[in-house]
Formats: sequence, structure tokens, C-alpha cells
Amino acid sequence: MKSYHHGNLKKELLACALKMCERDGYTKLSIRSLAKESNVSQTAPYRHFKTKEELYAAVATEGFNKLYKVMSKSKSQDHKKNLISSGKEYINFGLKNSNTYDLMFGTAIADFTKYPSLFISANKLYQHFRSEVANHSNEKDQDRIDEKSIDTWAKIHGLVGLLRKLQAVPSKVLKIPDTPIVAINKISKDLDGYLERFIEKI
Amino acid sequence: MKSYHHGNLKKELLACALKMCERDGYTKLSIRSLAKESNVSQTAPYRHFKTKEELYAAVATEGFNKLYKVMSKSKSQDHKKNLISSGKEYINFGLKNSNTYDLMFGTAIADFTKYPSLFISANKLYQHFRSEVANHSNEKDQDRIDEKSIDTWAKIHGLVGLLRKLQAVPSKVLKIPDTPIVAINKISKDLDGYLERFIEKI
DNA sequence: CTTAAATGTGTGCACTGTCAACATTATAAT
DNA sequence: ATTATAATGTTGACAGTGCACACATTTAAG
Repeated sequence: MKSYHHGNLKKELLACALKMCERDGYTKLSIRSLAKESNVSQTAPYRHFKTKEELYAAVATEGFNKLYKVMSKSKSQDHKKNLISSGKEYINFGLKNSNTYDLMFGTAIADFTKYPSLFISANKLYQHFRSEVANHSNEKDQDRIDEKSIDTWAKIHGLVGLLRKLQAVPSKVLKIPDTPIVAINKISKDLDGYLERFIEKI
Repeated sequence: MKSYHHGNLKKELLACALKMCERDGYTKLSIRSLAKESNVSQTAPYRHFKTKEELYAAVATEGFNKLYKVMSKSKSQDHKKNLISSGKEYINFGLKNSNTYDLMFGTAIADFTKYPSLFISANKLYQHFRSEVANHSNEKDQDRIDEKSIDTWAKIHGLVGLLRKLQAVPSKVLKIPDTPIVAINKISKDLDGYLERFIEKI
């Protein structure tokens, strides 16, 4: 005897959207398919997400919160360990939640500041990451800390993008010489070593 | 007295698609809108692009060719100059052709190897870039050259992503402290200096 | 000159985002 | 407690989408 009013539709829609986003990719996540999968009328989600972009923003916000959680797990005295752990967790997240990752760092949501909670979650993640970089590098100059943080993020982000291409490609392509795929494949085989060298250079 | 057969529709469609992609973003580029803008029936493009992804791939291929052209302009004896020039051209391309850039480096086309000419164009660009890195760094070990190339590309790619976020954001956001936007804004104000330091570290 | 292939059009299906009108329920004001 | 109002749900509609199919016209091969 389900009632006309659902009671907690927003939360349920969001959970469902997250699941669908991961399962099918965010391009397949539509308001209508979300409604259907949540057993609710086609336009019900509009009471909670005014536009599709707002739904995207909500999913991305959840993504940032999740990523924050795993990246702040390691609380060693050894700052280098923390940074390496964060880097691994970041890469892992990007590979396992690749569709949510697209939403978070891609261009589907052009202006984060239109969605305050998204903006806040993203900034919180950055600040945590930045403090890890600061701790590890023993740098005092704030501008340099920022630059190092951006540098480091940019590189890991680029790495995730390449590792994903590697995943997508048929394996026989790995035999074609002088392609970036071959290069990234070499790196992926010794990811830990790569990260060590990487962090050393920060 | 236009004839039933167009004569050179494929070329014209591609040119039109490139224009539309830049003007409206690749998400707005639809086969139907392309047909309309090319004054041809809704399904005519299907004779030349079997799927929408194939159209995307064609646009991305053009993008790689364009980028290759501007990145191989500088042919100085000074390898560092070449690399800096390429970096600048890359960033410039990413900022000015941001929608095509998304298609080239985003996830809209999962597997490049499905589109041979795209695969070839992308590899050609990588090989050129790799040779510039090799020349500049005086490195012999092939694996190290690959690693440096990937590193460098990843960083520039990440930088472009951040600079684009910066462009998209309303300017008052720049006053909120401890955000990546503020950090990237500082970098963007001295992009040349940043690139100098960047290249020095390769 | 005939026939097959290439390239164009028109129609239709299932899907999408979004909106307006309406139904039901929860909540706040009296 | 009753009533007005706001919140939240459903239905129906519109325009736009990718794509498959049958059909028309032109070009090229035999």
C-alpha cells in the first residue's frame, strides 16, 4: 500500500542516480530513466532536481564526498606515506568510478559555483589535498604550495585519463609501437614505482 | 538548380560539424542539426557517418591534425624553445577550441582504435611531442622518454582543464580563499613563468 | 544500355528534457 | 478542528534526438 507521497524520494533518487551513473555512464543517466528505475512518474524527479544539470551536480557532489573520505583515510606521521596513499586512492577512484569521475572533473557541469554544495565539497577536497602536499614538501610560500598542488593534481588527473584509455583499448593494440598507450601500459605495470618517483619530484 | 546529389557532402558536413562543435559544444552537435544546417535531409549524414560516434571521431581527427600543425610550427635549434612553443600552442588550442578538445581527450569516444584515422592522427601527435621531449631532455632510455612524455602531457592537459574552469567561473569567485580556482588564477597570470619552471623540471 | 552501387529523401519508433495542468497529501494559520 | 497553502506527486504534451527502414535519384560498371 504505497502512498501517493513517497516520503524520501530525493534521497532515493540520488542513490539510484549514483548507481545508474556508475553502471551505465552519466550520458545514459536520464531523468526519465531515473524515474522509471525508481518506480515513480516520469516527471517526479523535477520536484527535487530542477534541471538535469542539477541532478548531475548532486551526483558529482556525492562523488567528491566519497573521494574525500578515501583520500583522508591515511593519517600517518609520515607525510610521504599519506600523499602516496592519497594518490593511490585517487587513481583507484578514477578507475572504479569512472563515470562519476567524468561528471566531477569533466565539462558536463561548466560552472561549479552555480551549485553551492558541489562547490564546497570540491573545495574541501582540494584543501585536504593541498595540506598533504604542504606537509610533504615542507614548503612555506603559499603560492608555491598552490603551484605544487595544482601540478600534482594535474599530473595524477592526466594519469587517470590515460589509464582509462588503456582499459578501453583492445589488448592487441599494445603491440603497436610508439603509441601513448604502450607508454602508459609500461607505467601501469609499475604504478607504485612510478608514484614513488613522482612524489619524489614534487 | 541544386541537383539531387550533392557532390561533396561528406566534406561539407565535416566542415559544418567542426564549426558547430566549436560554436555550440559537442553535446549540441546532433546529426539532425548538422543536416539542417547543411540544408540536407535529416538522415542524409548517415550515408557518410554510420553513427554519431563516427561523426565525433571525424571531428576529433580534424582536431588532432590541427593541433599537430600548430605544435610542429616551431623548428628552432633550441629544443627548449620548441617545447615551450608547443606547450603554449597546446594550451591555446585547448582554450580556444575547447569543445573539440573535449572530444579529443574526453570520454565521448571510448576506444580510438575503432577509428583508424583518428588513431593514426592521435599517435602522430604523440610521436611528435615525444620527440620534442626526447630532444630537450637528452634522455636515451626509451622507457624514461615515454615516462617523461606522459608526465609532461598529463600535466599540461590537467592545466588546460583547470584554466577552462577558471574561464567558466564568475570573477567574484576569485576572492574566495583556498580554492583551486584562486590557485590556478595565480598561475594563469604568470603562465610563461610557470611554463619555464615546468619545462626546467622535466 | 542496362544494372548495380552510391547517395539522397520521407516516415516512423522509442527515447529524451522540460513544461503546464491537475491530484493528493502535509503543514501552517485560523 | 478546519481551512488555506505549500509541497510533492501524476498525466499529457511538445519539440528534439539517434537510428532503422523503404523509397527515389543519380552515378558508375558491366
